[in-house]
Amino acid sequence: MNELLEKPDRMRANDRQFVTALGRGLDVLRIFRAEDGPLGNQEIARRTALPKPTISRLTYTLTQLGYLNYDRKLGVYSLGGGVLALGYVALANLDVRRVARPLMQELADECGASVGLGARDRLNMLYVENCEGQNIVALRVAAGSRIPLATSAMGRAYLAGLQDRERAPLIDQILRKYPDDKASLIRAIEKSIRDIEKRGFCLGIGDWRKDVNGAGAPLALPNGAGLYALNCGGPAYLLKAKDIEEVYGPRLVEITKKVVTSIGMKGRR
Amino acid sequence: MNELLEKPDRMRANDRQFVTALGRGLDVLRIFRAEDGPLGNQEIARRTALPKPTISRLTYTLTQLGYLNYDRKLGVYSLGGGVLALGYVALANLDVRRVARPLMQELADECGASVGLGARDRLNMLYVENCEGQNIVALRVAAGSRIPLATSAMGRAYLAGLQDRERAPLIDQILRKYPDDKASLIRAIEKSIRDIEKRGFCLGIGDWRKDVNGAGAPLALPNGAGLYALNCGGPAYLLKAKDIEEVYGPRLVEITKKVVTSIGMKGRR
DNA sequence: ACAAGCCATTTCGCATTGTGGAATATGATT
DNA sequence: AATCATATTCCACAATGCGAAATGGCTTGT
Repeated sequence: MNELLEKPDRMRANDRQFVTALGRGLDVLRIFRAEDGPLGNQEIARRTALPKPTISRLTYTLTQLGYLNYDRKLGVYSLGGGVLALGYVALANLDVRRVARPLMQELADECGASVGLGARDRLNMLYVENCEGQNIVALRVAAGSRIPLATSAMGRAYLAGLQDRERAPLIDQILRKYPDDKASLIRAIEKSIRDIEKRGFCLGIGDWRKDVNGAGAPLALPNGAGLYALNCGGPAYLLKAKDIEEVYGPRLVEITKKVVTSIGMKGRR
Repeated sequence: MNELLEKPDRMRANDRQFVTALGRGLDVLRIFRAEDGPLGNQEIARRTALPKPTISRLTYTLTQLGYLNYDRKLGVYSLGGGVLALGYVALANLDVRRVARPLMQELADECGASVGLGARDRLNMLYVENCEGQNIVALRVAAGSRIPLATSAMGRAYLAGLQDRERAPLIDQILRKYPDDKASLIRAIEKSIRDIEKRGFCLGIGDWRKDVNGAGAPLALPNGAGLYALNCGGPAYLLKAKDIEEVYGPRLVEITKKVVTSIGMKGRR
């Protein structure tokens, strides 16, 4: 339960560029999870592993700015309107969704698979859209849910879509988090990078879960609007590796191309 | 265009409790609007009115933490996965929506009005849910859009739902923002407070827009889960003041009661 | 109702840390 | 290749956030 946040402050000690107070304040917002209700100062201090007075000041600031609601009676905080407002803006900026949605649904219907669009959040991919075909029984992933960056086709496609300079530190973090699987992780990631160079998509055959097969493709939006990734997956008995290589993968790539040109058009003035 | 952020730093100079760096960092996230694409460091500096080196450090920090995406080629930033993740959590915590939705829709259908649920963001009410009846032609407000706190029934209902101690500073801000309408604003707010003490709802007769009538009711969730507000409104020729007082207003109050008990139930362990 | 205990907040000196002007590095454009 | 515009680094400065301990406010138990 006591999930400490991922980066100890001392790792940043020599980074004169990093604004600690900002990072800590955002950590306070992050420790609010979907499943739990309002949190007290104490619980926040415990979860962030920060001293109580520091938490007091951060929660005070966040409350002033409307990112936290404070209930004086109970002494508990909940996420405030400011966070909602930011979230709505972030969603509105996701033009991708509107454009990609119909294409994704089409593929999902045709293949009876599940087609998702994700953005990265730390070492996870965050689903921002998901279309399901008819045949899908298992595999319920709703917008807002997460899958791991390193061991899913979508995540590795995202990694492959990055420039070396952005990818390297992420891989460092991954290896630090899963030191035991170092060799196999590196191998899988490098294979995905090669696959995507060659064919535009990578495979996930039982990587995320043993009984789930899928493909992933990076989706780099024009005009610096960010990097996303598509996936297409389903139960292993429905999606054979061969089908993925010959059908689903290439179809994913087609979708990325259509989306990119479609959004590129709109960017023109 | 050059919309400076609302609180000059010097107003906080004597507030030893306020964490400036955190506030500034969040201001950087806030200046991203739904309509504009990725922004460069320069544009961010201009909009926040902060010196460039400060912006560099803040954007660096936010990028490190995944709240901003950086496109090295174009030198522009866009809101990143971290903001999305926060937004999804904030939305998931909005159990209110799920509970209130059917009740709101029912009222909207019966009355041919528009029934909204909002949370406060600074000096605005932010729609988090909106149900429209059949007859509604005008009045398109989608989730994520805003209406002013001081001059809308929903906003004044929210104000009336606050404790004095939280309300006072908000009213200060409002009056500072609209110094010319000071007297009428105070009068309207005080009337709303009295109305809500007496009947549980307040009126908005052509306040927000001249041709729109409506009612508002505060919705204080149990267990410190925050304060929200409902409204019910429509074109003035459809919703007469008398109907609002006798039908729509009381119906809004019923909804708030049902929602509160329904959520209160679930809170029990 | 009263007292006791428990949290949360505040106080304070200290030193970490963010600040901003000027200079430099970067990189895009002609 | 040179120039321009932009972003980053440098540095001294001091503002400001830090944490141990004390105060204050609140609920809980009798």
